[in-house]
Amino acid sequence: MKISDRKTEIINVAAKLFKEKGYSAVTMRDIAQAMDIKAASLYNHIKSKQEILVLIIIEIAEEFTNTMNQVVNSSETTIKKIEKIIQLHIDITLRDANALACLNNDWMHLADAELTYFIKMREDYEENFRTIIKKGITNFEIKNLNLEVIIFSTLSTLRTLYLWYGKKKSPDPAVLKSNMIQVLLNGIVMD
Amino acid sequence: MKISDRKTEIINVAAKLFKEKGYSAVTMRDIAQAMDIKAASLYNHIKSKQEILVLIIIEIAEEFTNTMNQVVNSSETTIKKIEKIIQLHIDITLRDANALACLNNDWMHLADAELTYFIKMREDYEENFRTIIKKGITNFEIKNLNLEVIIFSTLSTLRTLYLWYGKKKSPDPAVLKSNMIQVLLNGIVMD
DNA sequence: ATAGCAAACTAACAATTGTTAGTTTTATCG
DNA sequence: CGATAAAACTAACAATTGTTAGTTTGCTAT
Repeated sequence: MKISDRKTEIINVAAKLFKEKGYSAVTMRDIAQAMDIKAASLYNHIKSKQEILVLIIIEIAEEFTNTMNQVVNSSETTIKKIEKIIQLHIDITLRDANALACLNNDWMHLADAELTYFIKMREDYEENFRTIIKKGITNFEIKNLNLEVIIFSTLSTLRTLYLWYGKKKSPDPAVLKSNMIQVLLNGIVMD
Repeated sequence: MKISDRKTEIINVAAKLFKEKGYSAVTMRDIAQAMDIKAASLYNHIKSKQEILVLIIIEIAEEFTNTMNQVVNSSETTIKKIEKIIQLHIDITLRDANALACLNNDWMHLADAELTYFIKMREDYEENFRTIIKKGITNFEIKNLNLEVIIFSTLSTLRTLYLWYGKKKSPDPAVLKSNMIQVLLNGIVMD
């Protein structure tokens, strides 16, 4: 079941291009050119353009799903759970920003079973997050604000980290983490 | 210089489709079909597919730019300025979520002068926001955290409002506004 | 009624798309 | 060396793309 080096290379090159222009705007010839080969040669390694998309997105989606399941079933405080989730998003962003961009922007170009599977994972992820926050509100750990606003304000920030992190002025990962936690949990206004 | 009703209709239909699948994945035949006409008929009203994209994006981008310029040059407190910016994003999201989605996801498919123009507006927007926050930190209105983390955490949330607002569980606009302000400014953790 | 015009239509184009078939090159290993 | 397999190539395909040309329809005002 091991994926060959060349196949991995295709996936990485494709993810980079997909990040820049989106799945639909990138042609097989674009991917091939970026690897200095011809488009037809790609098919020695992959089954279809669609397969590339699946391989980029599904693995990462499963990683999010698995870690979230761990977190939601752990016995830590709500705050610690949220910190774990922040850590998760930062880790994946640092490791593979391109794939993450692809997951965020191109998931709707998945087809059939994989599309259904992805949507299910995403819904479960959000529902798990909702459960964590709800519990936190009951516990008086989290303010009793509108649940959806809390969920999506936080998730939006985490999900789009890839859009800006890595630019010149970005802090190093440790600073990023502690600052993200402070901003998302305690806000930006001086007490 | 008035835009005909039919042209406006094309722009709105196109924006909706672009939101769902992205600019590149939507064909002129898709847009035409959604209007119950043939693709060639679209060209009685618009010059090209590219023109549709420009008309969707640039107007809104200019609105963001103009309002931000007003805010940054006003003499209000930093907190009030941020509240104005939150209001701006909510207003535009409520009025035209489809166009906003398009601006966020498809701006890179603009070409030539419009692409340059858009990027300039976006950079200026972020720089203005940076100025506001910097001043707030100097004033001790805003915590002295990493500037980029503050800027992009806040902007990410505001920019992707369109992704979730409008679903079943969404609060009404007034609740949305006050909750967004609380979450973004003061965080979610109980004091 | 009819002239004028906006807006729809049909038909077609040249370019580009993902993909396949068949062939040649390159590398590996006995 | 010679055999085998991996991975590149050339050439082509059928479908789809944005767009144009030329024509017909349907409304409005004289």
